Amino acid sequence: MLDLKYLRDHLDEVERRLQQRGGELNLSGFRDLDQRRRALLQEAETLKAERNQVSALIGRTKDKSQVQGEIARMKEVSERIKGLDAELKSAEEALQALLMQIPNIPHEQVPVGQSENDNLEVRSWGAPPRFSFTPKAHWDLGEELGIIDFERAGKITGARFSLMRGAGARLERALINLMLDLHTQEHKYVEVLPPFMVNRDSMTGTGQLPKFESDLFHTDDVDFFLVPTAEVPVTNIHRDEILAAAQLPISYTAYTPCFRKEAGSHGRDVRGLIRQHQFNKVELVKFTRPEDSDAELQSLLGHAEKVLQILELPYRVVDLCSGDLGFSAARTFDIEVWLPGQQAYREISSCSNFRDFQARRAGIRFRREEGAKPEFVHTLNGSGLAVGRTLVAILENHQQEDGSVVVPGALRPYMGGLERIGKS
RNA sequence: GGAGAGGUGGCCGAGUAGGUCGAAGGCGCUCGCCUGCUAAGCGAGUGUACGGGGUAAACCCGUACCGAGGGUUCGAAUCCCUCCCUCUCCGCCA
Repeated sequence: MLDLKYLRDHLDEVERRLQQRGGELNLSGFRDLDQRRRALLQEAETLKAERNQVSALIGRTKDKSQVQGEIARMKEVSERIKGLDAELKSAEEALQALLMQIPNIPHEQVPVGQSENDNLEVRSWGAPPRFSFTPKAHWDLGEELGIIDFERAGKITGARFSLMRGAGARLERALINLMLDLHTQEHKYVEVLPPFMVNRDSMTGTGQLPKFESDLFHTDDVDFFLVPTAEVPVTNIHRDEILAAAQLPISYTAYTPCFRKEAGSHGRDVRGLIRQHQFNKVELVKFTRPEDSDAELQSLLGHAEKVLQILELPYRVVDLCSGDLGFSAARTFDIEVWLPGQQAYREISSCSNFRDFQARRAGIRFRREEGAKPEFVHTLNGSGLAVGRTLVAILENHQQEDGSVVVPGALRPYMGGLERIGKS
């Protein structure tokens, strides 16, 4: 959510910068709505001030017969207040609804562009492996090795689910542990294990609601949502809190499964583990002072990259252009891992600085010092990493001609010393 | 799922025959004083949001907030309704 006062004073500038995102943008109603709200508010508050004064007078008067006229008059005033409050409420709701639909303003350094084709490659690491044979896609490798079973997952649940078995299941678990250990031990994040279902306020706080409800799984009998990313429960840890400056930056890492409807992606990535309704992810979340968030985004990005380096997986880092930015993000770097089966780089992590956009929605503030006015923190997060896609990358990049897969050295301690996954 | 108790300011905790309560008192914290040091003591201060004014920083005025949302009333932390959460006991269960 944008700052109401900032929007009021810089409407043209905001409009211009939001247009860089592309898509439809309609701020035309803002000016009127805002003025209407303030006019109603002033009128109602003036009447309330009067009512408070007169009511106090009535309270002090022993003989109520002396103030019958005042009581009658206040009865009318109260009626008018009631009407004004109702109008005010609807104006505020309309204004709020409008504000909630406005995406974040892109960071000054974001490259201007229309689509993912305009994203900027920042750097790459490692070289795509050269095979003396035709590399297989992970769905073939996985099924031949007996470690991924899509067919039975379809029977148990449906499309876009998977069943991991044996070394596959172990590999998934090993990756989660390796990532959590790295981030907690080397990068000093605090591990948290949050609820996998959240309420409406939490979803609104991080920006999934109200605009993107159709992407979320929702429970029937109670108003809960399955988390689409750990970003939601973890960022909401400090919702409606005022933190002390000395606490910042706060760095959390969390493993959660993620649940997404993937509505509108029919026909894309229909095979394999790339796009599932349920997948595992280790997330990195930071709360920082405003002036530190740019640097913290770089360090967070580095922490996510480190996982791929340890696993010997080639990747590149991409600076998302204005047109490809997510709703809440001011700036995003994607990490794309090389997938030999697709002969393409595919997103495996998305690291974003939300600045105060989520903090304002979620009421996450801090005080620079005792007695200072509360300010909004900046929030950041990134995948460190998407576990399923990491598993895909390992299978495809480390596959051998005989169909086996070499386990990267760093992962072997987590695999009970297993060096190679072969047919069992 | 059944029965009961309760949700007040950073914390503890008063406050129900509705009125002068943003809310006693204590703790904590900040500033000042005092005392070789420390502790104790003394004095003052100590919420947030929105709106208006302003040398737009300070500050001043107003409104709202005593779990959330409605209602009754000239007036509600106090009365009524709905919901949420916490605790205790029973049941059930990993």
